[in-house]
Amino acid sequence: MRARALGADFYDRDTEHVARELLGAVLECTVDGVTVRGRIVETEAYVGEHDAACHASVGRTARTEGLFGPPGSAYVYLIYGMYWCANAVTRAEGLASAVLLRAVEPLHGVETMRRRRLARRDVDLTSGPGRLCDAFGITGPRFHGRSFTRGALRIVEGLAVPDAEVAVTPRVGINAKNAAVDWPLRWIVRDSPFVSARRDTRRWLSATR
DNA sequence: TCGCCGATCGGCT
DNA sequence: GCCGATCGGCGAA
Repeated sequence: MRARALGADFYDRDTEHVARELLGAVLECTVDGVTVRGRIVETEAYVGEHDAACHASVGRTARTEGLFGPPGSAYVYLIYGMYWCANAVTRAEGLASAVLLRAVEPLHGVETMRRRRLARRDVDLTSGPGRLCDAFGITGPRFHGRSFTRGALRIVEGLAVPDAEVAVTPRVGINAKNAAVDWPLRWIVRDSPFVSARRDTRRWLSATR
């Protein structure tokens, strides 16, 4: 039987809470009749137009329109001309905020992920926003603007991750001159080998112990 | 294991 | 024109 997807009310809350509670939930994507699943182990919050790292900080444009959409919808964009990144839109329609899905632990369909990715090691299949979209078959044309609450791209309930296993860090890839560079808006399952940017993460965690 | 660099393109100035 | 919520390959250590 099909597991229950998180509903729109789950996403219609503060973005930080959604990002924290998405850890442990299960991302599920079906393309051409093939379903892959993974446990979410890393997320980042992009908290609105006042957040200089959030695309919506430039205002409401054709590109950022999706960020203003209903809670639970998918904001999928192309980065560096070649990688897709998938976000779950949070808060009420009209408020531009979202959670970037940065890494998952593969649970089902690993063979499919290997075929799509051509990665040497399994830890490189889904440890990064571009990698997980590649492994899951998530692209803008397929999924941008659709909903994570139903259909071929869903996030379903999983086992909650206790606070002791969670760490919070600044977001990855934010330029040093960005005012929001140090905001602690990245949530990770501390000991998961599938978290991205492992080197920088280890450095940051040991420096703040 | 670390650090550097090029790929590639749409959105915005 | 410029640059990015990235990634993989390369050479050096």
